[in-house]
Amino acid sequence: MEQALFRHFNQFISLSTEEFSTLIPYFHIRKLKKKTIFIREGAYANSIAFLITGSMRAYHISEGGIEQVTQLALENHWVSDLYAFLKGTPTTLTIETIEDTEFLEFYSHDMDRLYETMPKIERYFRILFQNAYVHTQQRLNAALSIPAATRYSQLIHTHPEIARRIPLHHIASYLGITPESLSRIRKKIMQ
Amino acid sequence: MEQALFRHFNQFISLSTEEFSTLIPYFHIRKLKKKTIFIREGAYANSIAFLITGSMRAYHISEGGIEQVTQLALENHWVSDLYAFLKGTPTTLTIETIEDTEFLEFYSHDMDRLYETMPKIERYFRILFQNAYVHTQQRLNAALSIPAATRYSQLIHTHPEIARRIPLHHIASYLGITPESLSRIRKKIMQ
DNA sequence: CGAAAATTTGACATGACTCAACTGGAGTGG
DNA sequence: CCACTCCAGTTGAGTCATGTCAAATTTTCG
Repeated sequence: MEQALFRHFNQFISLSTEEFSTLIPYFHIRKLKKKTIFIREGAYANSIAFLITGSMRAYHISEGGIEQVTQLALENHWVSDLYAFLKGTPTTLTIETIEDTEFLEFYSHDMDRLYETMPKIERYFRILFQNAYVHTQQRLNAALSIPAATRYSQLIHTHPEIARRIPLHHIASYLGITPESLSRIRKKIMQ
Repeated sequence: MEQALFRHFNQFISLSTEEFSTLIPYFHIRKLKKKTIFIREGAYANSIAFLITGSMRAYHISEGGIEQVTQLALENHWVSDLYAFLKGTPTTLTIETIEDTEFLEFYSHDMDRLYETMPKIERYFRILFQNAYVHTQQRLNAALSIPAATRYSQLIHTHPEIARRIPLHHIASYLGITPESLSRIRKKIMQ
């Protein structure tokens, strides 16, 4: 169960199995049925989720009242409002399962305590934040300079699992286009 | 001269004048003529710039060979490849003055030394990074869901100085549209 | 002043949106 | 297990936003 998390951490920082076992009590396993809200916009009690199985999406409601998907997460990835989590402000995102999902939850109020027990972990979160920043920056550049059809092709190429498991209207929202447009893009791609 | 920097820091962390004076030697004043490259893509020796007067832009070259502006900075703001700066990787951005510019340069290799002399400053950079992340996230959301005309209106409303001093083709690039489109948007706005 | 750069304009092509309708499949209650 | 409903996805028609290319105009600057 925690194997996945252990492997994940060791991609960024080197943890011994002893260190990892002191970490484990901070992560709380949870399960949610599909289409269930994990965190609702405006919530203060922040946590982040590391997915073991299943998938989630994070979204916010734009001025027009439209759901705008900002994150799509599958297993072995975090889903969170990272900014609210680190800053302690109320969440601006709603996070919801797409499939039945099993995940490890980590609460922000445990973070400071954990920093003292294991300083390494602070470095991990800094790296996590940096990567999120770069990823967002790349998505921004793509959104501003690459047509939606190309962005879709790139997405399904780099994340084939997303194409297989995430409903198209969520992918469309993530790409910033309408479901109709995505449908036409897919039609064109299949010649 | 350094007054501006002092005020800026105190927006995020509280510094005494004594603390600030130990900080000053780390900041190196420089001047560059307009349209001069400050940092070129691929450079390793990273630094970040706090503008005293003038303006700069950061951009990278997209696949199509087109300059894509990712940052526009006026006085009292930083301009940098923050990710490369903190991670120590080569820069992916080129940074260039738009106007004659006077700025304070801070080198990445001074950062660790400064962290020891003044732990507070680490907190400052973390906040800077968080704000950059949120700002990029907001730009992404806007790029995906708001038409260019509205984004332009919002930009000149929140940053009238940019509209006054930055050439339109750079603003167009920053908004992810062509200069021709921005010209037509401006025409329409003026009824 | 004259050259180069920035901005605008025109004509046309394309990408993406909206609204409406249709199709097919998954989920639900009896 | 079936009939029904609901939702996801597709399709069509028309419109709007933005891009491309070419050229004219204005501004900047040596």
